[in-house]
Amino acid sequence: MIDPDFSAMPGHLIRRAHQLAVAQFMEATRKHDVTPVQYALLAALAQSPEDVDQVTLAHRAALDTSTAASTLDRMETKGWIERRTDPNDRRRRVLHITRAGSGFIKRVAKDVSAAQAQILAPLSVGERETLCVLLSKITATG
Amino acid sequence: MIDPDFSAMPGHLIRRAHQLAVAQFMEATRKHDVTPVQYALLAALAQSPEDVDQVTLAHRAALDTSTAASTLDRMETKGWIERRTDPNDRRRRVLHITRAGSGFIKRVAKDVSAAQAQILAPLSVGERETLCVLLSKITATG
DNA sequence: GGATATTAATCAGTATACTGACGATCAGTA
DNA sequence: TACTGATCGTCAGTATACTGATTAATATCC
Repeated sequence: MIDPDFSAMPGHLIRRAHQLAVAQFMEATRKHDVTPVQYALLAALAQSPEDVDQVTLAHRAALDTSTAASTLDRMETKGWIERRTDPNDRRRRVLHITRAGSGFIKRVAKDVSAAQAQILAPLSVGERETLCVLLSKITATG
Repeated sequence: MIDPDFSAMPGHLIRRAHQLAVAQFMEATRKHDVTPVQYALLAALAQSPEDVDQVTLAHRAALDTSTAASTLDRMETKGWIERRTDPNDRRRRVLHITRAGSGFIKRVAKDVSAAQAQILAPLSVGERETLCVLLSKITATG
């Protein structure tokens, strides 16, 4: 096979890594009907002590507000979160995690961890740390 | 900000790296109206000496056939490729790069290279090599 | 040569992921 | 208080990216 030197193109390698990471997440959480982005938003919300609006939560999960809004729609349908208009600022929609959402995140946490470990499985322990450090460096600006 | 330990979740880091890589590609090739996947397919096709069908090309560019088909639709509309039914196997649609497609790929190559370099810009030369090696390792199985 | 299996492509459905435009709301000011 | 600017959310549009079902054509086995 003639390879157009994809191995030297970090953009292509990152895209493939992303595909694989998503596939492994979906496989590990197959019985839970959740996606990586839904989990990221739910985890970010669970860790937010005060009232959070969509813009803030989207930023914490590294998403634009449009994508966050449509994903939060689905999460609201599943009963994991509630959205209430802030009476002090009627532009804001304050997000709350429900009891069902809290229970769900506890149930999937182990499978999510397993998926993360599986992504790094081909690497040595030192390499795993190195990869995370390098990825943190290139994403630090964005 | 309370961070749900995203820094230790390779899946999340990879997703962010992918977002950033796509954004930098789009910025670097802004005047050309092309996406990373379209470029990957066009580059893979340009390097294919013989007749290639969609399944083979999709595999080389690390895509499923559905995604490849819809992307190739757009590329055909732009005049970069042509699709002809293989008379020897009428299931196959043989792909050809057009003169316009060849010219286009020459014009964007420099900007694509610049985008790839920009992704790795925060890293030292050694780290760049290391990152590509580690990403290659974790994507080797998929 | 006929049933079976395989393969190439498409289609429907779902979920990101972005830009740019828009309406509603709020904050600050002249 | 009318004006200005900023902010929150939504919507339309475009482009991945996948699964699973389906159709058409080919290959294989008995």
